[in-house]
Amino acid sequence: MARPRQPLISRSAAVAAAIKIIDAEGLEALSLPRLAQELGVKAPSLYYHFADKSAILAAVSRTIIAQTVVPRKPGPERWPEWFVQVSVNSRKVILRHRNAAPLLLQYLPRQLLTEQYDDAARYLEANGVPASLHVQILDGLETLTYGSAIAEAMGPPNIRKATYPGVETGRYPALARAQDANPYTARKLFEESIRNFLRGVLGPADVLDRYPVPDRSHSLPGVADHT
Amino acid sequence: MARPRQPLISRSAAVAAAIKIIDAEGLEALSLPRLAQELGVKAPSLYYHFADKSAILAAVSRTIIAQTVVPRKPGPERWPEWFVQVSVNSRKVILRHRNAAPLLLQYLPRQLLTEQYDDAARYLEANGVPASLHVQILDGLETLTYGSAIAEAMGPPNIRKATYPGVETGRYPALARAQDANPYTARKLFEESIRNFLRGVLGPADVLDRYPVPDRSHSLPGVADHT
DNA sequence: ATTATCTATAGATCTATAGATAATGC
DNA sequence: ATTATCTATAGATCTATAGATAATGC
Repeated sequence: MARPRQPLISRSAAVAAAIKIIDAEGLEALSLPRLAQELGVKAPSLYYHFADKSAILAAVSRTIIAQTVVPRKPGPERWPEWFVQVSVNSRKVILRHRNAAPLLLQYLPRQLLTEQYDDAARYLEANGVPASLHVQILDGLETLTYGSAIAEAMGPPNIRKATYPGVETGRYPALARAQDANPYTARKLFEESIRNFLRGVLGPADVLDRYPVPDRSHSLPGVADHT
Repeated sequence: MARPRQPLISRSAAVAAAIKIIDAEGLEALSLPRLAQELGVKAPSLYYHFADKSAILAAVSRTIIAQTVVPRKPGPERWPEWFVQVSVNSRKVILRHRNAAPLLLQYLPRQLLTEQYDDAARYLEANGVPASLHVQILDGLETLTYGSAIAEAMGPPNIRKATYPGVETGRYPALARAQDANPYTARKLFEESIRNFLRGVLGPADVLDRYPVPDRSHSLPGVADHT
């Protein structure tokens, strides 16, 4: 077989196959021979469609990030929830392809993000958030989102799982108590972290100076308990 | 030369040399031949001191993490600052060896962390923080710390740097305004994120429902402006 | 006898290029 | 003539093992 009637390879099919391999077998399994095998072709044929391997990896990153669902912006009352949702959706996409996490860090399409950030900054402006807080908010959300996803994607250091090996009640009693009292799943825990962070940026600045506060009984979000 | 008068290799010297190579030339540069070269020996000699390459990498991770300075705990008034300091110090250590970041994720000594978490949970208990918040706090701080360090260590996606390529005032005006109005350096920005997060967990739960708040004029931490 | 190095090398990759080849479309 | 594959292979790694060798310590 030399030239086939129908092209055997397309960029999009190659990227999809690459993602499939990464998801199922990990980043290290993605070699050109392996990818070619998945497509039913020989490795050198890939060079007809991509300049080199890193072009494939970059396309994989872009394709994954593009899967993020950006919800439409709600009315003025509930704008913080838009940021919560965007963060939750970003995390979901990363975890769906957790083996690709290191790739995203290296090949993240900066321009895509820049546009999103400009849009977000405008949204903050429209809702009366002082410009001096914008970078704090955008950077903090990015950090929490990627940090959470990557930490979870890449494994070990993880206190989330209620039952995780090593926390025998005997040796680490305080941590065991903390895990017993934790009301959240990993997903919900992340969502709460985002809200907590936003509360911290937007709320009163002196909370840390006057803790413990008598009137706070770990209320759930939305259940107002302010004095 | 067969057996030398003095051993040429020690585990600690090998680990130190590995870290030096990673810092200067990146993770990929660390091969056994390269490490041996740095030590003035031949590659196979390393197998006398380490079972395999991953044993070296694990030792590198442990050595880096062990550099974290854990400050002694302050009096009851300023306990949140202890968490801020531990986070800041952790981030500093990771950024000092930024090329090793992916390694830390993979080889992080889980047991070391577990002990630290138990200690931290006890400290939270002692300061009247409800157990139901402990995992939220510990997990959130870990995520912010590793997320911030890794995002910064691994490059591109970074809105911190006040001047970064791509934000021409023309194309992204809102983002440019946000960067102009940002009062913080990257380090300080991280520190504030930690404080903001703690404020959010510990403060009133209804902040997000009643924003914008008239009496908040972006006060700096410590400058109380609560009603 | 044990310790700590060395030489030599097996064996397994992997990326990328050169050049052949056959199908297609002008 | 162009397109889209193939075969063959250069060239560069890298990890790990086998077995030789000489210094040291009992």
